[in-house]
Amino acid sequence: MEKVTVYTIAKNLGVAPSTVSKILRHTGNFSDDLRLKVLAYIKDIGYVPNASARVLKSRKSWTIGVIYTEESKIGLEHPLFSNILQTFKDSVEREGYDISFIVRQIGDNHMSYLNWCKNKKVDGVLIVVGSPYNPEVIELVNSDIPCVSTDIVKEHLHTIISDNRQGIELSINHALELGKKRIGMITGPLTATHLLYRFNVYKEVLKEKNIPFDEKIVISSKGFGFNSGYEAATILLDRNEEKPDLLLVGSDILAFGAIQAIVAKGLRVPEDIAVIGYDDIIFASMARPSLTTIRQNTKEIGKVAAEVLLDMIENNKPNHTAITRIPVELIKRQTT
Amino acid sequence: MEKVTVYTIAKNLGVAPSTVSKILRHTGNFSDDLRLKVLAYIKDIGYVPNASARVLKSRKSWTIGVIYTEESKIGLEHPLFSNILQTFKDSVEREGYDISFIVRQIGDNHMSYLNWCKNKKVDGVLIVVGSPYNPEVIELVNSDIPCVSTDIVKEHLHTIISDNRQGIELSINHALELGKKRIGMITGPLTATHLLYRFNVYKEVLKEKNIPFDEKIVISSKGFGFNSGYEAATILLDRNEEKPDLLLVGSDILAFGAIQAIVAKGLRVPEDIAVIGYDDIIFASMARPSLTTIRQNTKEIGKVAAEVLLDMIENNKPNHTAITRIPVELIKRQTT
DNA sequence: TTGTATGCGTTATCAC
DNA sequence: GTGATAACGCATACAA
Repeated sequence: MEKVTVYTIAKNLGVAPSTVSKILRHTGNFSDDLRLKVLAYIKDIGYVPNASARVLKSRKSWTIGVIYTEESKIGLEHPLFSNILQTFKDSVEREGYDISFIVRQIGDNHMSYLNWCKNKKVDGVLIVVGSPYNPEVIELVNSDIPCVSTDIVKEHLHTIISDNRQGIELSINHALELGKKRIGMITGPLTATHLLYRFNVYKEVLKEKNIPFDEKIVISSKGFGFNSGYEAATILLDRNEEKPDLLLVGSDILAFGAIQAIVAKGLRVPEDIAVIGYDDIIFASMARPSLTTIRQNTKEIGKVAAEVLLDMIENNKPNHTAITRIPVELIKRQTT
Repeated sequence: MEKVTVYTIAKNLGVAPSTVSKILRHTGNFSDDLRLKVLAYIKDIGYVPNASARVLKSRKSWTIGVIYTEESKIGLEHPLFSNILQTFKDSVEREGYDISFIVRQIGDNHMSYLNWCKNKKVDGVLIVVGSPYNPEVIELVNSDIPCVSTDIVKEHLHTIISDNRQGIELSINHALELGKKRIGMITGPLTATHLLYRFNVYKEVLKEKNIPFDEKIVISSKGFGFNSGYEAATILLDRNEEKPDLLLVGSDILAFGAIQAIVAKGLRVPEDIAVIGYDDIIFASMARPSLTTIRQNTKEIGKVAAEVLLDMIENNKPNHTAITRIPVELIKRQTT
């Protein structure tokens, strides 16, 4: 099987290579005769264009880089992020773009995010999981490569993220409707910007509702896992005579840990302490008691992120500070 | 900022472009003086090589294609597959390879898996989720592009997969130790080769142990989700006077559905019916009752798959029929 | 509407 | 040890 290029085709058909190229790229006008003849021959001979040559010449790679895992290594293992990436991938695919994971190891020497992107000539970048303080992320965002994020909020970055204010408001309103008076909170680590944001909103909404803020029923977990939730809830319960009657928890996973801790103290969910999670991962509906939670619309986040990024790429828009908030939804289940 | 290429470097340093290239690729011998001088200058001027040009010339892309989602669209959303991919990615990264999702849409026209791979000149392919009957998968596996799979078993394909015989044996032995006599099974859809395999092993092991096979306590679920498990268990329970006292279930997710169905019938888990799942997804330990299950070693699967594929790539080994089985582990929890 | 010439940035090959 | 040169496959400006 000979390697077949535009040249082969051109020669065998008695036309010029450029003609073949133009027909393939739908650029320029050609007689239907010629076009069909070339297309038919290409299919017949099994010609496949060479992406490298094309990228080299045209400076466009039709590839989007994805930052998906940092030091934390949660990346692919967190269902929330996987879901967002899946929708994003489907959306950009439809426009002809591929997805490639950004890596900082080429052979045995380290390569920065930005250099990797330059090396691969990616057209844009999606930051699904990243640290806003990582110098390499900063460098990338400040470059002229279009970036969007579905995670971190930063200067010069367009972020597509859940409407976390709405999430907290929905939670607190639901709690009040249930007649709950002592609404506590277990946040995740406050180093995560969106968790800090939610905590601040929590305090603001309490103030608006004239509910006193009591720091004794608020705690920040050490990590993001089940055990962190268990641990945080245990500490919180131990230090309170007058326990909270409802807990807002930073994620569903943490919430499951907290529920176990509550049960371990001999208290009932939701009778003694109700629990509202965040995310609506698939297990929220499967667990018993099933978890009342704030559903993040991962499909919409992925889809909008794709739209924003492709718009930047195709219309040459530079990186800019922006936040697009995607509405969330309160899903009432058995824990409230 | 001028674009800087090997040519620029060569000119400014008074050497030949080929020399620069060779120093960068650690190929050929050079005086330490020259090498250090070139390396220093490259760092100084901020040179980033162009991957396309390199691929074009050298015919090696340092990229591995991943088939991760087919019609089913489960792909990224299934934690088992995500975990395998994560480890695989980490392993190949360390050797300098990137991961790129294989896509069949380039611009507005469809492209087969094989053509995509040729187009991108990928060095190898990992099939994380695929159908063994898909003509495009078959075409790819029969090509000279190295492939491994962590999912499907096929001619001409090296598959790295859990030791499912061991998994079934461990489950049944555990059941017998618990004094269970009527061991039923809820398999997933038997169109999945590994699920069919497990079902066959189940029958074999029963025979070895002289336990009669009763098709009334065996059922195949319609799908892979929680509801499929619920539905299958309900049907199974409804049609039996003498109910099973233990159920082997094809996956943890299905098992959770089955447990709900059992409870809905007013039966207790594990007292009336014990349940053993498969996979050990993270929720297995979080649920109440926590799920006894067969843990698949996703890290090992991903790691071995990387080793096998890189060996094929780097030593020019063609596709071949093979199965590497990774040991599983019985995790005893509250459902038994 | 079609063809010609050139270059994208790198590396393989051969020569010195 | 180091350099000159061609070629990888395609797309573009320009010419016809």
